[in-house]
Amino acid sequence: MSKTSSAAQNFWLMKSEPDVFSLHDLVGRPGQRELWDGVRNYQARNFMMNEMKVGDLVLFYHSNAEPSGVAGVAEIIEPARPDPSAWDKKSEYFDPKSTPENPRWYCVTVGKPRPFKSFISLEELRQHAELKDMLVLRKGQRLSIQPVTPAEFECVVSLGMKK
DNA sequence: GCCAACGTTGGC
DNA sequence: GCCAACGTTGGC
Repeated sequence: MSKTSSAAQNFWLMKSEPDVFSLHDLVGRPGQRELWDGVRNYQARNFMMNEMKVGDLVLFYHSNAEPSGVAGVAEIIEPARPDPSAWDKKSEYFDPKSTPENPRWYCVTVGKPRPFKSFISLEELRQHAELKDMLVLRKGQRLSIQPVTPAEFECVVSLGMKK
């Protein structure tokens, strides 16, 4: 398959608690890559399974943080595969309803971390009219993987690349 | 630590 | 298939 046959690139926002796994942690991982395991929400899983493609770009969002906000960009470097943590009894993500024969949960691999020059806090995101429809700014929006429009993505990246 | 908003579970 | 109870998320 040639690359040009694939559908257009998509843009995403993925949440992580920096106390658990930060963008800086991704920078420090061997190969600067990590399996995005532990997602236990069907909507987020479906985005990974059905819509994420290798080469899609991600706003790496720090949630439950001081402050919360976008730390930088990363990239989907491997497509979704069954989440092995679901059948690991020692994992906090263990789910007895998921088995290797019949996996319930999937995870992509994220890599190529590119931290912003300046961290873009939630408060700053709210100050830009072009970003007012971003799901992450919506009250009660808890989805850990969210689609982002190309315009929103570009806007946040240009903010982050400024000093 | 509080708590509003949301997703999931399970009894019926 | 409804919906109350429960657990979780995540900003504050």
